[in-house]
Amino acid sequence: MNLVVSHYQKDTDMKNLSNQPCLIARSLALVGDAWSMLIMRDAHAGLTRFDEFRKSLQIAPTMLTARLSALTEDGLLEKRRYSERPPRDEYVLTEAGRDFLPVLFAIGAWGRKHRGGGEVTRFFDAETGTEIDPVTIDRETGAPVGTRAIRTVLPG
Amino acid sequence: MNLVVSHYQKDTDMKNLSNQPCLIARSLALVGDAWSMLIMRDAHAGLTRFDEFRKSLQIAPTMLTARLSALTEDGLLEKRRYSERPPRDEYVLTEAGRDFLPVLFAIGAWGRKHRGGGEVTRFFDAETGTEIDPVTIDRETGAPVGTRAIRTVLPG
DNA sequence: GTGACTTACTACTAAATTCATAGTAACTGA
DNA sequence: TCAGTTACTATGAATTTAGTAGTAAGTCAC
Repeated sequence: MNLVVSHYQKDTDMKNLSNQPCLIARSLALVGDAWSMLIMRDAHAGLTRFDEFRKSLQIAPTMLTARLSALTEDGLLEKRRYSERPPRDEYVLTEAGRDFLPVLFAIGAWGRKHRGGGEVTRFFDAETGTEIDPVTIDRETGAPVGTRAIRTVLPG
Repeated sequence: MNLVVSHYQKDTDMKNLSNQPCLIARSLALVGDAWSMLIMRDAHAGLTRFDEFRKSLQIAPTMLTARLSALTEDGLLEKRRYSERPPRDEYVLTEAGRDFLPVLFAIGAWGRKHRGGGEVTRFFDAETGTEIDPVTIDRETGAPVGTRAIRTVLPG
């Protein structure tokens, strides 16, 4: 499908999702694979270094290099030098990367409902101590997505 | 990564995300690739038939067969016979599949903010006519995800 | 200052997946 | 009977992914 990996390839790929009118497709062009999503998850969990990601995900280093480069290129992560000698870089979330958290929580919420059970990682509000129960609503009406009829308008 | 495609493979894959404590990883085991997500998007848009998906996505039929089977196997779609002769099946969303809509909207919302511009498909509330602006909040506190500190609790 | 260790990779090959095209099965409708 | 429709399967090439090993540029312990 050629969604990720090489920037060069992406720019020249005719079938690229990045130019589609559907914003879901455009987004998936950047993060439409499990590794990228899991890297984003781990980045939100506070991991920043190559080896942290590699150990957490048990991902082949070639894959990790490719994904980190792509996510950096696409503006979800930023490569930052944290040591001049030896030269060492870390990958930190950009604003766009931080804004990705709701997606991860929406996915997690679906998983809790439909793939829950057994031992699961849970998230709590640090202030109130209550478990976080993510719902995606329409800011305007306040209605949870999926509870009301939607009209789709194509461009052009 | 062996996330999808063959059920057999998934069950025997040691590295399978399905058994992880992280619900995000578990979910991604089922829908952690762009094709699956786009099929879900199209299913929500009302597509049900093999050829509708194939034409909409320009996906190779082998891929489509594999993805539809996996999504059906995993309970997001249901295969339903709509004609006895000739034998014809269609794929309709299950409850789990319908519950996936918030994920798609969360992804779309991210895309609108960070990959918007140009001609984009838009969604409106059919009743109020206002454009849908999805926000993922914590049901308990009402706070948008990402605006408050979170405590992660690992199992065990 | 030598040897063990760390970190962030790259090289390389094998395995698996994906893509694209063509073809098939079971019909319908003219 | 013959083109057309729908839902696929077969096949082989191209691409991607995985896994292991190795490298570069240091630090630290003694």
